[in-house]
Amino acid sequence: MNAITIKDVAKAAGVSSATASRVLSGHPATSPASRAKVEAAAKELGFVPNAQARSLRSTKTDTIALLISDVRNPYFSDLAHAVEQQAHAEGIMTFIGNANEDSAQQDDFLAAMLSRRVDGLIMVPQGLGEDAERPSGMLQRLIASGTPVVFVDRSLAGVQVPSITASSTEALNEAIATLKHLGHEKIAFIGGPDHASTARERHRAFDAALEANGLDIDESLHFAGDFKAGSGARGARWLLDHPAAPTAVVIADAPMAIGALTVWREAGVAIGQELSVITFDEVDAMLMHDPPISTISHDLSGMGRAAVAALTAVMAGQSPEPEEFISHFTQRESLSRARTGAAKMEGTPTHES
Amino acid sequence: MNAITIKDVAKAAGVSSATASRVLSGHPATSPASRAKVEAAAKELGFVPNAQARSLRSTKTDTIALLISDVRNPYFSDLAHAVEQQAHAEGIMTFIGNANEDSAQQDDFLAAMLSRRVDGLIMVPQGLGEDAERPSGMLQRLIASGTPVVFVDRSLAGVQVPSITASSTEALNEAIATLKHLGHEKIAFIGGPDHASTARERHRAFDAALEANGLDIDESLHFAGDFKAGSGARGARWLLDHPAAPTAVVIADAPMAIGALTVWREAGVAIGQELSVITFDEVDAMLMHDPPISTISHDLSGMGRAAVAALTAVMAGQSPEPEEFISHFTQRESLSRARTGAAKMEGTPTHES
DNA sequence: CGATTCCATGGAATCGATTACATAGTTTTC
DNA sequence: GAAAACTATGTAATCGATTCCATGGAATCG
Repeated sequence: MNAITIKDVAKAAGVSSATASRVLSGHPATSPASRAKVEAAAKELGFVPNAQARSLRSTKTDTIALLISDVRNPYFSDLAHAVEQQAHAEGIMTFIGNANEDSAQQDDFLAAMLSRRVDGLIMVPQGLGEDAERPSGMLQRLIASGTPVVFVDRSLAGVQVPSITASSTEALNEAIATLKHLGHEKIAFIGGPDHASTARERHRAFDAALEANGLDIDESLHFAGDFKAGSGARGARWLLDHPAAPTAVVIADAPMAIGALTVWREAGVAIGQELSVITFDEVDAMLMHDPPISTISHDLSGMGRAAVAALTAVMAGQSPEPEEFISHFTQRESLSRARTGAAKMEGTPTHES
Repeated sequence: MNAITIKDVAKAAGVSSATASRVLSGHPATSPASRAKVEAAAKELGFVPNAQARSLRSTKTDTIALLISDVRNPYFSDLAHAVEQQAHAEGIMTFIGNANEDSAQQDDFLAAMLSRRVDGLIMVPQGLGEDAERPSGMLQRLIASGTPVVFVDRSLAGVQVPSITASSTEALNEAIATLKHLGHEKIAFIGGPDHASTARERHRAFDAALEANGLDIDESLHFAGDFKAGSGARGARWLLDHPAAPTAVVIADAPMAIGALTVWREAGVAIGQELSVITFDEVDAMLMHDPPISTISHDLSGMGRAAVAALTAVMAGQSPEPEEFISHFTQRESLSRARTGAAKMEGTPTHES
């Protein structure tokens, strides 16, 4: 058992525990002589301060929590990595928690963090089931407790918390313009769950982009997934059976895209020829795919760093402005000219033009 | 500020803080009457116990740490997910740390955990650079401090710590037998970094499988990667330029496979025809690939659960046996009969046969 | 029925650090 | 050269829970 306390160090160095503490925590009022003695003794004994005792008294834990909605989604693990690296560089530990897209688990984690008195929290907020914009009770208590909080990726309209989000409006406009230019008019959308603000934002931006490009908004071309692979697969089947036979599709995240592309491969759909595909999230697998998939990508490292910066600002008593990152569209060979007439076009007249 | 302490609760309930503490931590010696009063008061005031103070006195944190070597590798994020779920089910919080395949970062994390007095640690151990089997100083201190430790996925030969590992011997035997049966004789191996015991185990098992199937072991067909996508891409180019023109390849993890397959797609290599591919780690992207890739998969959920079980056993003072999971080979269309002679065979005489 | 055991409870010590306050010694200032 | 201002240090209080110990009252026992 490592029972070495600061008193042991103080005794070994021949000073009081107060002096030892001052030396070890870098307090200026220490003489070079005692500094040397204490440091030598601490090293000699292999002293490791007890973080509990330290933060009980000082009310600082040098720890922040990061709550994401799915560790296994590469989007979030990239984000987690960026946040963790940046926090690490500032000497802050990161507690990573996983809500599993489930608000009960989110609350468990928040309760644990509140109890551990973390210095701050970065989270991808999850609305409550029916009422997507209402924060959970635990989140309200956490905010009420004065714990600095920053939202990243998603936001909750009713909650006054700085947020770092991504805007896909511009990228989707470009994407839809490109598709239109290639002759696509019936563009399907495989979206995410309504409780995620990201999903709503992408859906909204998709509709806006159609409109901006003079295309009809047709809700029957929208499939509601849940950001996980299984729903992408279901969306892929739904699209194959769709009476309107869309010629292009935009998918709202990478796991769903992987699920969908798997189904289309099995069904023998020629991606890029029969069906043009664009997906959110530029993960490596999209570049591995033959043909490579066009993507709308986010600057996740940037967002992670910005979140940490915003959080440290809040911790310092400031109120940072919300920050919005602009997503980026990259065209790849998964897009091609829409099949004109012929083939799959049965009984669906082109809408006046 | 949430300044509600147990004293406030005690006062509101009209009892002493000792009684309040007993009620709230489920101590048996409490009367129904005071139990009711304290619980009502705690709820009323929204009391959240201070975990620091609690564990300072009780020397329990109900927290374990999980140290993995790369959060962004789906293999490890799956493992993390399994560990976290299992621990959560047992009322234990999990601190997830990321060593980034870097032993300095590993030590930082271990120091932080030692200071926070976590109840236990599950880790994917990282040898020191040159001396792959020697534990870092921090790890030695952590073990010396009496903190229960369990290794998962990898192990360190010199360290007496229960470990949960995966054996790929059987799966590789089956894989190589399958390849041989299809006429492949020159099988390349894109392996991992030597400091990872998993990488060494897979390499060893690969050689053993060649031998068991009567094939020559040719170290010139072994490429040393680092488990990340970039090295897979380099391995892919190395293979294309290889004078022996291997007809099949086994890749030691999924990120390298994705990197490699991307290069081969760009180079127009027909996977499954010109080149048969088997990879470790059954991630979704491998099933999305056309043709789907044959994999050697691990029961990550099982390993995660076993790791938590082993750790709780150690925490309870027992010494659980090391456990080895058997990996599983799944053949898919990425394998086909080796091209006999012809095509790419320029000036590379078949090695005596 | 007196003695013993059991229970619920409160007072106070405790965990291991930090830090307010007091003090003695040293340096600066007018 | 005396007052003022630092400086380095030690003593003791403190953070918020848990837990040891003592106590008074109720239940059990012989």
